[in-house]
Amino acid sequence: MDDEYVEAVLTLVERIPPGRAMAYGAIAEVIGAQLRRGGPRMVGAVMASFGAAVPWWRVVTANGRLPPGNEVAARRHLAAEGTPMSVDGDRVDMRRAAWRPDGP
DNA sequence: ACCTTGACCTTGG
DNA sequence: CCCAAGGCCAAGG
Repeated sequence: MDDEYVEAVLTLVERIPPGRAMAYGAIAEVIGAQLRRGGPRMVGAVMASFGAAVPWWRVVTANGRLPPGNEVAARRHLAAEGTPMSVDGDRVDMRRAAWRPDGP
């Protein structure tokens, strides 16, 4: 993917408010609507290489599972922000934490 | 052009 | 909870 796509993804991730989260697929829908390309996997690819520069822990899978490799740090950040978690604390409760660029 | 590989998603066993 | 299948998009060999 080119810089424009990477930029679009990172910009959107930066807009996610503390205590909220977005799934790879949800991000892909927003970006795809404006750039006409990409998909969940592309968003994952961007986060894998450039995610360190943004609040990456607010990006999770559709079912609320934390990004592979950094679950530990992610749980710490999420807890600090008071993000709605599942009972076991291993997943984000997307029913309550899901955020969209338009609605709060 | 063909095949493989991913921080994916949904459905179904 | 784990696994497989199909669908998905792009990069790299």
